[in-house]
Amino acid sequence: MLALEPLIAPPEYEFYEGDEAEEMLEKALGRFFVLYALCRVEYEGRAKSELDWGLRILISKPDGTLLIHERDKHKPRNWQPPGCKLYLLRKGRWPVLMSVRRRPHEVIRVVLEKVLALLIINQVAREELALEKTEADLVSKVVREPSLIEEGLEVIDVEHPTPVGTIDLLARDGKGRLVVCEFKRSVAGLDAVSQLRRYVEQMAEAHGREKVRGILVAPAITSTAMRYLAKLGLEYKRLT
Amino acid sequence: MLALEPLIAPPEYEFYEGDEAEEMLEKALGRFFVLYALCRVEYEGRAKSELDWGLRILISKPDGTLLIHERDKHKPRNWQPPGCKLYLLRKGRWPVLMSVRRRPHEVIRVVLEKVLALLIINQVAREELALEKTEADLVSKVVREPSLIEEGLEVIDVEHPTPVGTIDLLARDGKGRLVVCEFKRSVAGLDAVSQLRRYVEQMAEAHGREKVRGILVAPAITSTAMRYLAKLGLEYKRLT
DNA sequence: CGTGCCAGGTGCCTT
DNA sequence: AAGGCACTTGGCACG
Repeated sequence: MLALEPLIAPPEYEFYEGDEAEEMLEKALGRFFVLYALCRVEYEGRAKSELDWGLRILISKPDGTLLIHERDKHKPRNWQPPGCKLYLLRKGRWPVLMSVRRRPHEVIRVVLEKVLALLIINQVAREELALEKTEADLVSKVVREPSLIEEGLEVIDVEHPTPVGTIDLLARDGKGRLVVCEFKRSVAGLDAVSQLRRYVEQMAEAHGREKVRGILVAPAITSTAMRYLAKLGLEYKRLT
Repeated sequence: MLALEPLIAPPEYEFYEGDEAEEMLEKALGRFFVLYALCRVEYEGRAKSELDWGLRILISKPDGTLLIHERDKHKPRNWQPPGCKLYLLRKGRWPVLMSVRRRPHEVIRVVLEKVLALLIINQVAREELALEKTEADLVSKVVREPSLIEEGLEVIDVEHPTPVGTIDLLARDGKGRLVVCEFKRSVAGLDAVSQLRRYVEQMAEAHGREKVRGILVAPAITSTAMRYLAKLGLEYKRLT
């Protein structure tokens, strides 16, 4: 058997099973590890699924995250979020990795027939990611330069709370009317219009509908959303 | 150097860089592989981010998926969806993995200083996942047994298209009124109420508001959503 | 391909 | 903990 750190992995015609596999996995528990194994997966919680025997990649992080990847796609076929607890147990001659989530109660069981590779990792980066081009970026751009929306606009508040949600940006126009702005960083759809409408009607209750305008600010808008927007007397302002 | 298949991985105090690393990676291109490396990551596309030098886990799938994981969390820190193309190039003495997406145009560059482990995988499962307990399950339950919502209810249509979206289930009640049902598999929030309202008002245009009811069907509802729902004259039916 | 919308969404932040 | 909401949301189905 090869050295345990940082890696345990036999060539492809070799594999570990039963006791030997369990012994390897014991050393991996609580660490960051990548496992390549022939396994069966059962998930039960908010939903429920079952994967038959197959070769899969399993990633376990010390924070409780568990990811089970198959051949295709971005999303893991099954997973468990951070905060879960990982246990190693036995079902007959097979080692079983069981990940448990408390609330909501969810369990994943990975029954391991053959372990083909186990990579135990000692150190992994953890970094703050400063993402650019977000919706918040778009809002602050307008806060600094309200005329991007329209001349004479004056910002009153951002992240303005109401009983039906939070208004991205609240302003007053040249004629003294309240202006509710909802921002989208990408194509705005029906949901965005509905959101804007909720806020506008909320503000209209105190100030009167004629004293409140609603503007959807986005780089683009779907045609159905545009139609719905117009029908509700709301406005669209293109901004990238 | 160890055998290339299915695994290339030095013990932790060993690593590969420059030409040697490039040579290894060349063999991995187009295959399913897991890479543990000291790297820098640049992403630019719909958004933009930059990760400084750090030890990370990188997964590349033959379908073009690229995942870059750090120590914590379920979601990859950076990624590229299926359909992207992966290239291996050189930047000074460093090998660079570049993943390119066409539409929208997005690029990830992974500059590799040290390769600590490379696991090349020959075969991975690909399975149809039949997920249970979905929203569709809830709808078909009601289709089979409409009295779960209310006695005397008659189903007219499911997935009923309108200009403002698709109604989950359309029915008629004992008094001949139209009933628009919007289903949620989990806690219903403000967005769900807005959705239901869109559909109800759409149907009301043809039949008159007094001839149309709207019912939000979900296992639970937030208090703010409940308040908003009541205000709009819509109904809530708890169903698990 | 655009558009709507569900998802075991996840993650972040505020009450 | 509950709730609102953005997200490089991803993924799918349908016009």
